[in-house]
Parts: sequence; C-alpha cells; structure tokens
Amino acid sequence: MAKTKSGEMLKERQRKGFWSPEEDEKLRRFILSHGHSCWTTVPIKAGLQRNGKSCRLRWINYLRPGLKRDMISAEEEEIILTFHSSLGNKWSKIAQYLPGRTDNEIKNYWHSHLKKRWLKPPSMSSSSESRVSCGERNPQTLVSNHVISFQGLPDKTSSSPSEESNNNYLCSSGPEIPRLFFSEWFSSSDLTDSNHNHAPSIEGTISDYQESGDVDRFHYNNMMMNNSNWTLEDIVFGSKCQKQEHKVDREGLDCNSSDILFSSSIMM
DNA sequence: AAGGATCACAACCGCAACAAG
DNA sequence: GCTTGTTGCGGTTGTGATCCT
Repeated sequence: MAKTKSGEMLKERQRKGFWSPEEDEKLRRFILSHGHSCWTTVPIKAGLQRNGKSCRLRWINYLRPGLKRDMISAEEEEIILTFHSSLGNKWSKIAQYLPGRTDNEIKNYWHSHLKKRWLKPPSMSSSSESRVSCGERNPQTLVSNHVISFQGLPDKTSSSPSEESNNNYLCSSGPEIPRLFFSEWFSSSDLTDSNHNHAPSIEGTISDYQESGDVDRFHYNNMMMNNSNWTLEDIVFGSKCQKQEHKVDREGLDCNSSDILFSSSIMM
C-alpha cells in the first residue's frame, strides 16, 4: 500500500462503485496490449483511478475474453447444483466446470435462484423436473455429457481420498478442467503449436472484426503479434503463471497450456 | 401513479495463502 | 524464519430494475 504523500493522494482519488464504459475500455485496452504482470500497477499504468483489486475483479468477472454473457442454461444449473452438493461453497472450483462462467456469477446465481429452491422439500420442487436427487448427482457424468469431452486430456492423480469417497464425484484419475475456455476466440487450428507462443495473424482490418462483433479478437491478435513472447497462460492466468512456470497451482491445475482445452462446439 | 418489497447482479471487504526479499 | 506485498477466494453489501399492492 502506498505510504507516501502521493500514494495517499492516489488512494483518496480512487473511484469506487460501478465501472463506466470508458474505464472498461481503458482497462481492456491496457491488458490486451500490456497484460497484467502486477495488478497493483495496472490502474496506474492504465490511467485508472481504481485500485488493483478492483481492476482484477472487473477483468475477471466482466472484461475477460471468453466469458458467456447469456443466461445460465439448465445444464449449467444442473452442474452447479451437482457440484455444490459435493463441494459446498467452493465457487471457484465449481466455476472450473462451467466454461465462460465466473465464480462470482455462479455464486450470485446460487443465492438468487438456486438456494431457495434447493432448500425446499422435494414435494415443493416439482417444477424443477430436470433436477435429479442428490444421491444421483454425478459431476463427472454431467460435465462429460453437457460441457466437455475428456478425450485427449492427460490424467492427473490429484484428488484427495475424501473427494473420491464422495460418490466418486471428482473421479480420482480424471482430468482437471481448465477454468477458462477461449472458444469464442480460438479455433482448433490455433492449438497446433505446442508452445502456444505463436502469434495469431491479423487478417483484415479492425473494421472487419467490428462487423463480426469480435473486436476483442483483433486486439488480442494484435497484442500477440506485438508480444510474441506472450503465452496464453499470461493472459488466462496472469502473473500466477509468470511466477510459477509449469508449477501446479493451488487447485492442481497445471499452467501448461497443453491442458487448456478449446472447444467451439460445446459452447454453443 | 406511487411507493414499498423483492430480485438480480456488480462490486467491495476481509481473510488466507503464497512468493519474494 | 520473518516480513511484506500480491493474489485469489468467499461472504457480504450496494444499487438499479422489476414486481406488487
């Protein structure tokens, strides 16, 4: 925390509350062109009167590419319910199984939609016919059926015994799923380079991207061309991977981008 | 039409974990 | 091993929108 006079003044000037479109654009442009090696310096460098924490949250929950902005589907709702029954309020973990959804979004959805319904006795919840009983919930099945194919992913042997014992929920030999999918941005051809250090080419002008409503991809491609040493992890995981190269993170997710799965079809 | 109640979602806060010095 | 700074997570609050009386 800034202790200097100027630092205190900066703190005093820090804005709170809802983000304006201008602030969003500043943050988006800055991160797409520079990344976020250190969140505390992002607002300063980006010219924002916010603290780094606020910038990070805004990026993760709203600006980050690959986020879904549509309503949570019945399948996603089922996954939330299922994993919540086994994981509890581990929103970030649940979010790993819902590509394009943030922990905050899931948490809010739980509190506003699911909590009351879930707490109701079964006799009162006849309207939710898609739900299965708690004992029948199997996250592995749900995820593989509705969200993702596990094929091609390396096995990880990271689940704790306690997790395994819980209706085989977390499939002891099953893969961990990356928390973010770039289905809107990347085709499978983008993944042919094992290092993912390639720079996507920019075909056409920004107006072409604007026409298809995909300006973000233009900025991303532009950034990758100008920062060829950047990896996908730098953008997806940020400084965590810069600090912990190829180190398994807290949740057992290896930052190696070979684990990052892209699937356009499953997101539609 | 007015205003109170409720809902939905964005954002903040505090804490714990972690890494670096 | 300790201190400090940063990040990530979960709980909570604030606010605008919508519904209801």
